[in-house]
Amino acid sequence: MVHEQLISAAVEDYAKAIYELEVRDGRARTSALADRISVTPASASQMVKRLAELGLVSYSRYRGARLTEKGRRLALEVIRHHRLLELFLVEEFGMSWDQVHAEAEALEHVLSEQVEERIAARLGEPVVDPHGDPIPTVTLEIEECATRGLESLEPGERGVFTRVSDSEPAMLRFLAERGIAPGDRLEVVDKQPFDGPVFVRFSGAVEVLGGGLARAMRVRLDPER
Amino acid sequence: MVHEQLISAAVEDYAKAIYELEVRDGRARTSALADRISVTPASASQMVKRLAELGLVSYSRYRGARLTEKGRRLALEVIRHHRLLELFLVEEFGMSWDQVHAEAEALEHVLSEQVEERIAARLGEPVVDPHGDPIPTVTLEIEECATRGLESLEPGERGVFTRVSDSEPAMLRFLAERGIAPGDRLEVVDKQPFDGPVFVRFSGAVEVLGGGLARAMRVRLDPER
DNA sequence: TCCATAAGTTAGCTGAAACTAAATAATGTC
DNA sequence: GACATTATTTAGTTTCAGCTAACTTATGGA
Ligand SMILES: [Mn+2]
Ligand SMILES: [Mn+2]
Ligand SMILES: [Mn+2]
Ligand SMILES: [Mn+2]
Repeated sequence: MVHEQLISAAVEDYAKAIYELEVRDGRARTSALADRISVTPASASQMVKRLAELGLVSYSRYRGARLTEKGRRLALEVIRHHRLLELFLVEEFGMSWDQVHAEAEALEHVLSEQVEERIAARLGEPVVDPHGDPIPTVTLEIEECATRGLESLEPGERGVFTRVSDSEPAMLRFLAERGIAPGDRLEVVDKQPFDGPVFVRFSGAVEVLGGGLARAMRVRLDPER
Repeated sequence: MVHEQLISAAVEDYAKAIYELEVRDGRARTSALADRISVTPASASQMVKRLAELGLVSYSRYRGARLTEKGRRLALEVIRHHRLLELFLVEEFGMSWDQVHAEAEALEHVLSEQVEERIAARLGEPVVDPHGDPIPTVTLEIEECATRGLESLEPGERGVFTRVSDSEPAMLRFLAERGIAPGDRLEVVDKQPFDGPVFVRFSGAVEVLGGGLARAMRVRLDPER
């Protein structure tokens, strides 16, 4: 009857998802969470209660959850694992950036601190993953720099394509085929209404990007002059 | 209602353990299995029944289990993962041979065929792991060559130290400290009764090895002349 | 052959984490 | 401010994989 206090893979995935929703929306609401984890809202609701019992989140019924400091540390630990693994698979094994997310999703829960350390050392303590997402440091510092969804830019606005959702292989393949990658400078030249395509210039060539794709791409705007 | 036929990590561990017991004893009896997996005999008994439902073992009550062809393939798949991972961690990350078993025990269930392939390629399709255990090929061939426990050799017998149980870090550290490794030639020079120590010559030096250690070490005997 | 002991099985229970269906709270519109 | 709609929670089940306690079978001496 040892009340094992084991943190399961499921709990880790919830912590990670809550972290990401909190960055985006300031809190994690039940259905957004359910959506992200691919589970019914009922299940997510139950699990949030469990995370609260474990001291990982605070929440009040009907108004979403927020990570505690302990929960935040857990989330960042898992995110560090995930992003290091993605980068490792790309750099060392030459896997493509649309495959590595799924691999990392499973390996992240099973990576020891020992092996994490070796991977980080081998990669030279990297700070961003293949999708442009920042990798938390060993001490779990992270800077989430402010970005805007590409779909929200107006014609004339410029910036750097910084990161892209790692969970849609098809989108990633589409971008790779056109040679578009995080770090690229861009300028929006035109945009059609009703979630229509965006016309974007990347070092010369203008690309037409559909609404869904544009929403998955984050841009760091050039500072106003 | 797709009858998902998901093979869990627990089921994989049972298949692997049954395989190893079958090699040693010809079949896997409930308590040996329970012992190896560190569960109660009641639990092992239940799980053997489940494996049977999954078509992985055949068994008759009270007389142990044997893998079906399907079960054997599953076991060898997991063993391939395990041993490739151990070797990878030793070769690429410089981890010591007493640490890698625990790491591999968890990673083995989560390694995709893709990544398995890359690891095997990187290591040059290796055939033995750091403990001298054979690695099944991609097509799951394995040759389990006949060995004897070092404790069973009589003074005067010679052979090659071939493999050692990977699950006892302390023993592995002990051997490493003395520079004893799989592949070493040896000759038993003396042996004390009652599970007592064995005196073994390795390239010059004679080592005194306790009964427990000797039992964990497997030797391929020189052919009789 | 009988029986004590060891080995194995069954029954019943637990906790995780999912589900469906039903109930309840929050919200936005008129 | 009432109420329809949407979001969230609760209640009740399910499956997996473990446990203990009680029971059953196998086995090896005497
Ligand atoms: Mn995951
Ligand atoms: Mn990523
Ligand atoms: Mn395992
Ligand atoms: Mn091994």
